[in-house]
Amino acid sequence: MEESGKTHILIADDHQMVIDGIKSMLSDREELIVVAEATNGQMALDILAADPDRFNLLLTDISMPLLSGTDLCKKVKMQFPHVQVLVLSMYNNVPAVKEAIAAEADGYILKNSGKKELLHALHRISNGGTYYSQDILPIIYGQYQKQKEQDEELSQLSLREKEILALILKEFTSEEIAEKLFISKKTVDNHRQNLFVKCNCRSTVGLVKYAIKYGIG
Amino acid sequence: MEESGKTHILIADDHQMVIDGIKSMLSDREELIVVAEATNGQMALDILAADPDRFNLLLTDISMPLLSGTDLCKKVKMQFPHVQVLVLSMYNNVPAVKEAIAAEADGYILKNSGKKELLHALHRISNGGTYYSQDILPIIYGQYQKQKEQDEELSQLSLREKEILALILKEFTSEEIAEKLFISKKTVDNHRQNLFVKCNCRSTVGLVKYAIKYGIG
DNA sequence: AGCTTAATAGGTATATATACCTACAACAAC
DNA sequence: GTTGTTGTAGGTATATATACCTATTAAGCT
Repeated sequence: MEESGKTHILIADDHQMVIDGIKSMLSDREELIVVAEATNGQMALDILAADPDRFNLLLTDISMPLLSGTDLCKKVKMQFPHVQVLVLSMYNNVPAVKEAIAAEADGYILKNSGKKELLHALHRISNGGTYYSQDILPIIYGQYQKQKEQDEELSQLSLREKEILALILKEFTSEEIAEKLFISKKTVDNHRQNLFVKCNCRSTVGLVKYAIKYGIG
Repeated sequence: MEESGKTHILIADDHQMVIDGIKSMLSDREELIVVAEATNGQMALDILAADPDRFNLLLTDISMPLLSGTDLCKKVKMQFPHVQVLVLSMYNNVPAVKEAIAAEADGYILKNSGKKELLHALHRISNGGTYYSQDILPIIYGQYQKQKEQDEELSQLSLREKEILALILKEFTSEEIAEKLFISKKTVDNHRQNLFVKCNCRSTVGLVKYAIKYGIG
């Protein structure tokens, strides 16, 4: 960054075509220089570690082999805080966006954004700002709700109930579960009964479906 | 196609960035002319239908709103057989590739291919050839095996057994299932017993997990 | 202090599932 | 024609789950 006006970029994306596409798009922008590229997160980190001062912006995909984009982002922000990070994601799901935010990314845009938005994001971020695609906001909300509903569904179960449900899923009988937990079989049966009500079903079959649907097992 | 040597391309991809990237990559190739672009399958079809002779090659993504790439390919091959189709996919799963082949696509490459492979594929296809990315072959095989194993797993069950398993999954008791199928409860119980052996489990819990795992339900 | 919930446990039934057993008719395969 | 599978059905037990009920203890909340 000897020259203040120029942004030196490292691109990380496991799709070579995306890398080539971005390079082509930036080829006519003198202030945006693609210095290096990597096809996985670990490679990007190695390139950065070798000479951190060569870069001041990391443009990274999320889903990459060896080291994900968010994990890469975390490491970069910890080890090389002078490097700004723009996450470029194919997916508009909540966990991804939340993780990116948690990883202190400076921006997040979707791959269905055009060249214009990419340039806009790059300029804003290289000037120390942030840029989060407007597209993801409603999507975040929608997905967030969905995830939240799942969590809420599970959170209505007590710890013990979840524990017992997990053991039911492993094909243990009430008696076996009782032995494992050092409690009475009657207690296990009572928990089963309560689970029926909470899971809105009438037999163990329903419990198993519930457990699988909401991610126990 | 008044000029024999030139390829007139229609790009269809719901990710504007991919479109822009491809256009940039092809911008220095005089023989490869991007005539139009579409961000969904229906739009691509409309553009083609408006003036089919403007194009001789369709470069399309698979997953697109309104009309998928494979469905688009089928329609194009039926209505405008002079248009060659190159499918450009983000995903390397079997169903996608199989569908593309069934849709008579002339080529299939992954987005993690580079500029070089894209140009190679475009040239081969525009000369009347085909191009299937080498990358997908082992992937197809691997996924195909997986799918095959699932099918084989399920095919060990007789029709009646699958039928009963499906009803068990709906939380019906043996008695209720017997009523529905106009058979004896004992018969249903016998089927259950046989299912335990075939599904390698010891209770209905195992049957439910098996059914969900192998796609009944 | 009073209220709620979770977790515990027991009683008493009934319902349902599971484990073996035999048996037979239809059908396909060798 | 014999063999094997599927689908059917019954007998006889036992094991397990399910449906109600009450009740105590500990913990947390207002």
